[in-house]
Amino acid sequence: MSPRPGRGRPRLLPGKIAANPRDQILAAAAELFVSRGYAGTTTREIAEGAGLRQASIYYHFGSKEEILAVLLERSVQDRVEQAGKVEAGMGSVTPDVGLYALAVSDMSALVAMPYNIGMLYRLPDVIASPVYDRYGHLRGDLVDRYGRVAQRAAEERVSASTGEPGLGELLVQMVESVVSLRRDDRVGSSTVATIAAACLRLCGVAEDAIEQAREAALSALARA
Amino acid sequence: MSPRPGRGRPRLLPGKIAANPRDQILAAAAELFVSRGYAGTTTREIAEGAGLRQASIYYHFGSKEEILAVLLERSVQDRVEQAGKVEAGMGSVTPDVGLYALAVSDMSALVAMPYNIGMLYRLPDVIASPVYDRYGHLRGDLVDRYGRVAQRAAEERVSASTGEPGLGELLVQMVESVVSLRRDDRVGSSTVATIAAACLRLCGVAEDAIEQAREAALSALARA
DNA sequence: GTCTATACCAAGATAGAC
DNA sequence: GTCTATCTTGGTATAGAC
Repeated sequence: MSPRPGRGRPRLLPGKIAANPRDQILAAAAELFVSRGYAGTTTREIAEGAGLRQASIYYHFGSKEEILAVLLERSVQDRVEQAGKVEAGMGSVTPDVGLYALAVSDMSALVAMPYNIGMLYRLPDVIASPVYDRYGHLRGDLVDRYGRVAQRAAEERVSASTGEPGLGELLVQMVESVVSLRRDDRVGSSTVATIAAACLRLCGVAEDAIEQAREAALSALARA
Repeated sequence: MSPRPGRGRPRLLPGKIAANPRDQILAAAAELFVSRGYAGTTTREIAEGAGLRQASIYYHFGSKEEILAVLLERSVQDRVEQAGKVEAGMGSVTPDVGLYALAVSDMSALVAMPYNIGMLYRLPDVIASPVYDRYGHLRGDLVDRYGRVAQRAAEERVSASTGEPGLGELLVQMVESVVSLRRDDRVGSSTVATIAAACLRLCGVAEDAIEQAREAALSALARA
């Protein structure tokens, strides 16, 4: 684990020695897990994607599960961090604007992740995996955060008529749908805007207010 | 394939000889595919769930993939059929009511499916499988149908500001989120109502109109 | 640090007895 | 119709050379 130049037997295919091999493995694994599932992906395929041999993976990771654990951890942390920053930078702002900003920044995090690994949270074999236990509660925190912001933004009649699942769940589902949509074509800022607006509509926010929230949130995010 | 009573060697575990073995296998497979993924499920586990031996599965199905194909086909067809019935029975009804009814009946189909197999459409290893090709377009038809109904129900400003993904995609995502929520706790009629109302809100329908659509749709569905 | 070679095991599927 | 037994393949992971 001491990557000094010139060390070790040369790779068979010296194609992509650019980035460090650990990240190459993670990137290849992410792409494959998302497109074929965790159990459906073999370490040989990961190795091929990373440009080295199957056994060489085990110099960088102890097991296939460990690769998954690192990917999971990275992706939740990105989202939680983003959400924290937004909440901190939105102290004096209306709830509408706060929710819009939260949704946009969360989706940005999701969309910015290489190979759509936000999708990992929808894979049953990932969720069933013991490594998921260590990171699943972080997603729960995110749901709570959405719930709190939405509670303040929502029209009274909406929050009254929304039982279980709570608004938080519903909104996270809505936001996470970007990962499914990303399958088809690239997700642009207009898609993000559409979904963010949909989040406010879910809370019963009026069209005019949505438009205002959009403007305010985007400029606030630009400053942050 | 000629199931006559008294034929064949007796099972080791005569626990569940009630239903026919083919359905037992399908049920066990559905449960496992959904909870552990397709690739993550072994034929031995399916056999155990169905109360027979691994090799015996191959008397009823040609391969593991064939089991998946049957499950996929069943689940889409259920949804499409339901949607067709609703559209037929809603000729003289407002778009709001039509959309509410479509969402409710579609979710009912999803929720009624044993072991939540509507979830299969979210599994990457299923989507990547060659058998998916034969049934994926049916889900596309469903998206189109939602799109058409929503177009008529939606407030003008909403349809104008909704680009890609279209309203159809968005609504199907919303509706299909019941399968994810079903993981946590049981999905009751109030959950379905909450999500159906959310669909109308997504289209910019006002609260009063949503309430009216709910009443009208439920009584119309009760008649059908 | 990456390779080749291989141990070891579990998977899907088949053959033939009962 | 279901069983036991087994074939074949392909998986993860390790050992040791380079």
